[in-house]
Amino acid sequence: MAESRSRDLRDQCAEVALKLIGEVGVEGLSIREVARRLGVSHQAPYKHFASSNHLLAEVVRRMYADFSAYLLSRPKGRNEAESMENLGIAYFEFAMRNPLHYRLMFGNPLPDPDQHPEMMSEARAAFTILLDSIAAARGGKNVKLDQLDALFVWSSLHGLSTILRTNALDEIGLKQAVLSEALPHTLMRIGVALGI
Amino acid sequence: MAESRSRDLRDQCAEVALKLIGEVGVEGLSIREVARRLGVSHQAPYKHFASSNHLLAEVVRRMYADFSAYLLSRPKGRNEAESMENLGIAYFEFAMRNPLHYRLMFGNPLPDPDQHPEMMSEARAAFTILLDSIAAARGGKNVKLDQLDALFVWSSLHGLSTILRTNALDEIGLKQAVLSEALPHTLMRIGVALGI
DNA sequence: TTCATAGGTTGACGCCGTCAACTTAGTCCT
DNA sequence: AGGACTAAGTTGACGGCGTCAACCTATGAA
Repeated sequence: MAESRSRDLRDQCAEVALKLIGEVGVEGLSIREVARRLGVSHQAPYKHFASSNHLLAEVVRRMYADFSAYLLSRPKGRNEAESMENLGIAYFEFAMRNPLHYRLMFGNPLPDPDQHPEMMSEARAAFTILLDSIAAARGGKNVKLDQLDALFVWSSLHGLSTILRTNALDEIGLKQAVLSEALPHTLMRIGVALGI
Repeated sequence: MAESRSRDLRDQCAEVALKLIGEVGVEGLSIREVARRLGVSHQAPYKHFASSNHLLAEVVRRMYADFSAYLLSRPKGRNEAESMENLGIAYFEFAMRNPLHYRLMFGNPLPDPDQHPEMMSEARAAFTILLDSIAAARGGKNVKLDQLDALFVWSSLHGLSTILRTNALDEIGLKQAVLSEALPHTLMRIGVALGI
């Protein structure tokens, strides 16, 4: 009972923290406000998280887990090449549909990775999905080349997602038509580059 | 005299703020600490910056200006293709040599762009350098295609820089050899993709 | 000479994170 | 059954932060 109640509070903290971040941004996350919204004292969350950064790390860890799940749930495709393409689409979709989640994972001021190993192991799992898919598409004969290309693909997708998300490009003067074609164009270029 | 003294304080604030961010991270930036280090009262900076976010925006604006200057100062190359390659190298060099500057520009919790137009206009200038270079490399016949490819190139470079900078990859288990080859490999892939 | 104003000062307010000390309820030996 | 231990939650305090308000002072224009 105590076990379940406490687990409840831990979960609820992470949940409310995410909602709060959505409202006021990462820098507005306040452990006291989380406690307030849950109707508990300002110290209660400290029984479950050593510091406010640990709370943030837990939120981020969950985002990585969601991300991995989304990538894995993509349509399979009839062959490895199609599966790769679907992966690219899924990656981008996730970033566009869940900008907050994506920003939390790859936005910068993350809790120091060294101090939050559980967060990092979830991140590693996400990258592994991408790496495996590339290796599969090419028979996995040249591990190093696969890794380099996985990095290349990830870079391109990540960069595009980040850039489009910021709205910086509206300001820069690119037309909407350009922006909406950016993903298929990038996927096409990646295909050309990798000879798939 | 008053003019020059005040301009001094404004400049000094931005300078000290950058150094402070380097020490304690963006989230540790404190207007009071800046004032303390400059030996002025905690309110003095407010005569030059409306809020601490405005101070941050000024710091970021300067980073964009430095970035543009670095890109423009790259070796010219004997032809447009070489000039493009040098641009890619310069982009990446800047990101690796000045991780703090780079993180400030593209790390997430930036001051709201709408409220800091001077910051954004400096950012626009940096993207224009890249766009112009791509257009030049291809004679500028197809504007939309040039824009799409500029976006593709920028995405790839930006993504790679961001990913490598986080050290996430060490944790993920990639060998050092892979990481050191990542840039040339990515530039090569971009070349293949664009048929340059 | 007057006087508005830019730049700088002190003081106060209400947030925040976090340490410390206390309460309470449940668990586990004996 | 009873007592010790512990996990989970509470209240209270401290110092740091951003920022509003009020005050001071020199300078340059009228």
